[in-house]
Amino acid sequence: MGVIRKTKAVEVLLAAFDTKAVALSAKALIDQLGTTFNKTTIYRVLDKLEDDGVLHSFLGKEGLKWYAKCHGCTSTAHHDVHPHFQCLNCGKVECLAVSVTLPKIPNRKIEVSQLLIQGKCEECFI
Amino acid sequence: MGVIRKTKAVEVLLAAFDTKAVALSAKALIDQLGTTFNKTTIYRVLDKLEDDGVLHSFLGKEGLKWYAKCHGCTSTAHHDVHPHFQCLNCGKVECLAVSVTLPKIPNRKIEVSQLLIQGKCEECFI
DNA sequence: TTATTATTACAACTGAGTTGCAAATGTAGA
DNA sequence: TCTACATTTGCAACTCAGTTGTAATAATAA
Repeated sequence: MGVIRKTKAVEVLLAAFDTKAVALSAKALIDQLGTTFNKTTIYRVLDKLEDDGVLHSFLGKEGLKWYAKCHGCTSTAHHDVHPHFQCLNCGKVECLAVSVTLPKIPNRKIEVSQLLIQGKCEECFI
Repeated sequence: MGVIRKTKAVEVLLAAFDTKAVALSAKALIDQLGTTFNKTTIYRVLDKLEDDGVLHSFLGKEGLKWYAKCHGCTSTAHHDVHPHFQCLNCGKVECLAVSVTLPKIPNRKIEVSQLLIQGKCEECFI
């Protein structure tokens, strides 16, 4: 693991999440920054930022991996049932600041859960 | 599209879902039946069965595509908020016969939603 | 049985994500 | 500021689930 270093790649990637303020897919980041940084680097930095609890990840439609800034998650406890909304029209993904009540499931130990809601976002709704 | 034909592949695949009674990943089916049928065939039959509303699909962890028999879904209306449980220990996936109350989201049109719950299943819980 | 149409196998491909390794870079300590 | 060393990066080659084109084969209607 080791300490996280303030490199160009880390800086630029974190900035992307700040300015965009939404979730971003690894692929989108590579499309956008692939000429500046190698795609391997981008994957590895995202991985590390997730390990450190700075970002969290989830799978969007088509199995693409998405990342978003964590708000109130720590690297150890990351059990939040935190829904994501993906627009089927423009593809944008947002984190929803709502909590979800999970169904009761007997005899099973729930560790993580992912709720992905798909539909039309505010802009594409019109 | 056309009518669905009762071929060997369709027969065997449907039988797998009946006997196993759980969700199966495309990959698992190919591992298991790949010597009997070409993987392309398996993907295409699963696709068609989904189109016809016989199976429904969703993404498990690692982005693998899983299929399960539909109960009370039609090919047109497939809007069920139908949670899936995946065991992080043995990898098994089950459909949960529970309904989930979605959070209220203003100004957005919800079309589909997928809730994937991960943890330890009844057998691995012990 | 035949004509028609869907289905299958095969091989080659796609594309997101991974791996190994040598070169480059950041950081702590002198 | 300089040095030593561990971390990070780029590159190229790879993995692997899933897709595509096409010719051959099999299921159905007539």
